[in-house]
Formats: sequence, structure tokens, C-alpha cells
Amino acid sequence: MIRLPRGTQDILPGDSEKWQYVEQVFVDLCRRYNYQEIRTPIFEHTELFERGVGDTTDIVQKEMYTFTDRGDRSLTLRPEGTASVVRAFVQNKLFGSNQQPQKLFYNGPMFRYERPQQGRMRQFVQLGIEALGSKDPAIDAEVISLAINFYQSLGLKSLRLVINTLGDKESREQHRQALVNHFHPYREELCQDCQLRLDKNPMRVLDCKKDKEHPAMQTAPKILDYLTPEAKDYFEKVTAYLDAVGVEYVIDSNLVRGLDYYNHTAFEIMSAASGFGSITTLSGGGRYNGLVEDLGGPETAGIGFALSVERLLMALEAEDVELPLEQSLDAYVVAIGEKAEAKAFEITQTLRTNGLKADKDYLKKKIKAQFKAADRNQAAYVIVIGENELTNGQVSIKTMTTGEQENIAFDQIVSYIKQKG
RNA sequence: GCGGUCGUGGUGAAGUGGUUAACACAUCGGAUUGUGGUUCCGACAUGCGUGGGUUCGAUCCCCACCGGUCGCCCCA
Repeated sequence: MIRLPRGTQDILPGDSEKWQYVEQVFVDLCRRYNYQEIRTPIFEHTELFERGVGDTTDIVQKEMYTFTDRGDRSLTLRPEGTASVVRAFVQNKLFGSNQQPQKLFYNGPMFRYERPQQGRMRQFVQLGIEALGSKDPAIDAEVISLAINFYQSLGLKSLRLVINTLGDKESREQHRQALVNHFHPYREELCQDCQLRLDKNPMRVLDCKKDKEHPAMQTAPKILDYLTPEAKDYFEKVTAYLDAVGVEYVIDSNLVRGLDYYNHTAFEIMSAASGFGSITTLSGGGRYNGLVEDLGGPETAGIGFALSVERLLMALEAEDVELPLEQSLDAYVVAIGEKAEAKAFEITQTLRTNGLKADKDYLKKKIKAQFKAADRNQAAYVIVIGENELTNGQVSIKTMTTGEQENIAFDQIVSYIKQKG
């Protein structure tokens, strides 16, 4: 038997309805905030991610699904959405659109070559948004509130929004230098990864879990102390906007984010629900002023976030949230005897074209088994048609909840069901 | 990339070095003629992840591999 590749999953009936529901809620919400959908390819030139995501990141260094095609091009299955969206923004000159800022959302599979575990798949689905072309702190708050709003509207309660600023270029440069100076004497005591990070991206040392307890970590210079007045002001405005709309948050100066392109606002939303395993991050995002330029476009500010549907579903489960999924059937048509088959088929079809959810048997089952099927499908009504009915021009309609049964003329079936509800 | 743990029918699972691999659920059939959710009866793994090895003999012992799962790192 050929099995699915490691780290992938089949989403089967029973679950797929949850996915559809969640995705639909997301689309509706994005529309309310006036975001429009963008669809980009599932694979891109490898270079896009090396430059866009950053080659010091774990994603680029060890998690990319890279392959060579028949034309000897190096392509990569996208590990995240932002780089592609920005690429499309530049390539299609959306910066010239009369709709500014460009507010976009996307929904699709992402790929990272990792060891699968709970909440971490090699193929996983992200829903995300990007707002390009505005450096108004209010739009940072808009993006964050949309994310929170989404989770809340699905019924999640145990949420924790963590926010930080990574400052502007100048702030980061000074902070970076301070970090290098600070950690330099302890270099040998840090883990191997951190020794590398110290050279390439010192900020990520703060994010390390291995060296978390190291004394130098507690006393490390905080970005908040190195912010330029402008960066500081920006961050204060973002939080003020969040306060204004009642979004609760926690400031964590060690929140760094794993992607190179972030600056200014960075945030993560975590689930505080118990029984959620070791994975708690539901979504993350931040501002990436400068990325558009890096990818060949004009100077353009940007901010966005992405969330994982897999983790969202896990969180919903952990909090025992029941999604309002509609699965029952309005009617199931039972045919008795071969002569009634054609009419049963016809009636089923008529119900459907009149907007009712209907089905019938296709396995030549006995009456009893057909009723069982009707029951399993949670049919509200069972329409029985046999030889008697055929000659009378009527069917017998049974209301499953009460067991009552009535004879109804063929052309009255739809109105009968609609009227009774 | 590293570590723990597991791998028996559609599902959940018991089990033993030796003629017929429990049990439950699901499914299907039946309990007199055209009616479900209850009950009763019956059917349902030539097979115990794959490949080697040990043995007179292995699903059960050993090895390797593959896969699931959880954790570390990092992230969504």
C-alpha cells in the first residue's frame, strides 16, 4: 500500500467541514476589514525565500523543500506566505494601484521539512493577511485586532497576545552592537547555535530556550532601551490603538520572531488552553518595512500575520468549542421495488433543485436498511414510494422525530417539507 | 538532525514459542409479507508493519528498515 508522505495528512469528511467553516469565517472577516484575496503559486524560485525570509533563519537553513526542475531551476515549496505576496506585489506593480494601502489575504498550504509532531506538519495550512503601503500605527492595530477578532469569533477564550517592537533600522543597529558587546565575554558558555547567532543575528540569541537560564540572558540589553524616539513613539501609538479598541496584550521584550524581515511591531498569539501539548503559538506576525525594496520594489511599508489552521483546530478542540456545522439531510427518499426506482430518483432530484438537501439509496438495499441510512444521515423526513404510491400519485412522508406519516401528492412534496420546516 | 514510545481485522483493543488469533464497536444478513434509532440470533483477520535471523516450529525472541506518535531545537 502506498501511504501518504510523512508530515502530510488527509482531511476526511467529518473534518473537512470544520476546515470549510473556519476558512469561510476567515474570508468573511477579511472582507469586513476590506482585505481582498490574493493567490500565489505554491512554489517559487528558491532565491525568493533566501532573500525574502532571510538566510540566517532556520527556515532557509534547514527546513526548505527545495528541488530542481527539468530546466535546472532551483525551486522551493513555499515555507510561508509573505515573501510570495510581496513578490507578487512588486511584479504586478500593485504599488501603482489606486487602492492603497493594498490589503490582501491568502489561504493555502505551506511546506517545511521538519520532524512532524503535534501541531507541526510538513504540509500545513496558513491563513494570513498583508497590508502594504502604510506605516500608520493604526494599521498595525488593525492587523492585530483582525487576528484576535477571528479567534474570538470562533469561540476561543484562552488567548494570549504577546507584542514587542524590534525598532527601526537605527534602533536595531545600536541594539545589535550592545548585544554583541554584552554576550561577547560569555561566548564560550552559550550553546552552539547561539555562538553562530551572535555573529549573524544576535537578536535571536534572546529567543534561545537552551540558554534561557544563563545569567547574561537576564541582564541582556533590551531593545526597548535602544529605541530611537521615532521607533518608541511608533510602538506607543500601536499599543494606544490596541487599548482604544480593547485588545489586551502583554509586552515581551524577548519576543523576536524567527524571520529576518521583521522590524517595529512583532506579535504572537498563543493559546493558554491546557492539554494543548508543547505547541502554543497559534499565529504570528509583524511589520516588515523594507522587504518590498529588498525584493526590487519601491520603498513600501508592510505588515501582516499568518495563522495555522491545524493549530486553530487543536485550540478549538482543547477548549471544547463546537462549531455550528450543518450536516443533517432534509429528506431521504426510500424506494420500494424496482418500479419505484425511477420516480424516487426523480423526486430526489426535484427536492435538490428546490434547495433541499436530499439523498437516496444506490445500493439496492432493503427497506429496513434504507431507513437506517436515512437515520444515519439525520434526515428530517423520509419519503417512501412503492407500488401503492405510484398508482395513487402520492408518496408517504414520515417525520422522523415524531414517527408521523402522511400521504402527499407528488407535486406537493416540496411545499409540504418547506412548510413544516 | 537528536531522543522516548508504539505498530494485531473498518475502528478500539486482548493474547500465546506449537492444531480453530479473545472481546467490543462498526458493517452485512436474519427474527413471516413495505418502515429507522431498542432487543435477540448469525456472518466477518489463510492473518498479527516490512525484510532478515534464532528455532523442529514464531504474531509472540533477536536485528535492521519503514511508519505512527510524543518530546528537544525552532516555529504557524
